[in-house]
Amino acid sequence: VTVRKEQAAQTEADLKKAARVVFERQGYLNTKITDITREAGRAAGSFYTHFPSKDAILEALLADMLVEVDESLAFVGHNGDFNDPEGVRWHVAAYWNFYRQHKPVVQALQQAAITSETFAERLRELMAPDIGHMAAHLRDAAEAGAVLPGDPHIVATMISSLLGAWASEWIDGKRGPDDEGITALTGFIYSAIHSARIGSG
Amino acid sequence: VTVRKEQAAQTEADLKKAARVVFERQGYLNTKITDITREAGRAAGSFYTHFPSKDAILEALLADMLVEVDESLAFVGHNGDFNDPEGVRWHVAAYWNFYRQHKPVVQALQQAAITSETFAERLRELMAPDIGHMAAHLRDAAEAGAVLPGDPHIVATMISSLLGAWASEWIDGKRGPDDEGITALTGFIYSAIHSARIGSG
DNA sequence: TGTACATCAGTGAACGCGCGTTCACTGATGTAC
DNA sequence: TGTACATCAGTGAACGCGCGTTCACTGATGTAC
Repeated sequence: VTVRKEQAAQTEADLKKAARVVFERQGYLNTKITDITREAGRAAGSFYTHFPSKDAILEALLADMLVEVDESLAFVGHNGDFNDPEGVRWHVAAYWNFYRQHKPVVQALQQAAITSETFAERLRELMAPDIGHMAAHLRDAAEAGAVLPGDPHIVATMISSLLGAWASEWIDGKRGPDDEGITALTGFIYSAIHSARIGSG
Repeated sequence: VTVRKEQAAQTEADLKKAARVVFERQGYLNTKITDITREAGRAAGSFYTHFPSKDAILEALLADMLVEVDESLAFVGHNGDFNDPEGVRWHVAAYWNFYRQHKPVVQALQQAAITSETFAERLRELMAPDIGHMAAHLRDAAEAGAVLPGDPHIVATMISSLLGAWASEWIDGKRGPDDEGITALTGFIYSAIHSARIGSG
């Protein structure tokens, strides 16, 4: 009870891999199911043995991504001091690397969110924990003397908006090495959340 | 030589108006040409008397918008001092109001930019002057003593990204009165472009 | 181990839906004399 | 001003393309005995 299932699993993996390639190349909305099967070197009908629709394969890629993220235990023992530029940089870099690593899926999700309320909701769910996480760091920083330009949760939401917009702007616009993009963004954000010098670091 | 042309112009105006309504309600990508004609109370074929395609009507709306913007002479005698929070606020508010006023067209353009490189380019062209404008103010502010977190043009680009992302986040997410959104954003940006106190205003 | 049958992943041509686009037709407006 | 013909915006049914989806078929793998 195994060769057959292994082969099927392989085909499914090939289709997912092809989907990532094609989504990255043409974008999710511009991708036809036959583009995926062609890229995978399979017949069109083969797709439906594994996924009922284009949305479904995106859901599968999303699930894979979330498993990977969980497994990487990304936040273990990180520097959460937002009064330290290094603490800010760590978080910027973490998001940046996440975006780079999962670009086809993240972009596909962003595109799907435009035409589908279901995926819009998924996207919000995906972002919410990170916003909460940063808001907590911001509150800590404020208690340690930083003067925020507004409510921590709102500031965290603005930072999240900026991260998303700027990472895609920099990476897709091929503006230069990641390092520079991260440094620029870190400087901007660190400065933004230190409105006045009272007693930071 | 006139009643006929007047009526045709009226129909064209009705179709444009209907397009704005429908784009706002369903989004550009989810809109069918018959959705526009139905909203305008016209037959499907009527659309093609005035526009060769859905893209063409968006181009027309875009052209109308640019004319309006030019006519409003938006930047006459404005406060361009970015060392003054009021100067920053003026620019944030200007973008915010622009977005509010032209929301259906701006959003349609953003959506069209996803599936069409032509519109992606249009969108960049639309934003470029504002970025240049802000970069100039930033340079002035830096000369007057502000310490920017990076190169003025890059900082201006980040501000532009943030404006776009945050205005749609706030307005579409119905988070509260515009005033609060503008204030939060102004505080964030003002703080971001004043990394250290050396000799500002 | 060998044979006969069952199951199933995969194939790709064919089907059919949705929607953009066309076009013969209408009736009103414009033009010529 | 009146009549006969031309033009044109608008109509909506019909057409046809593109693409998602199905399905009869194949050949390989699995199962029963």
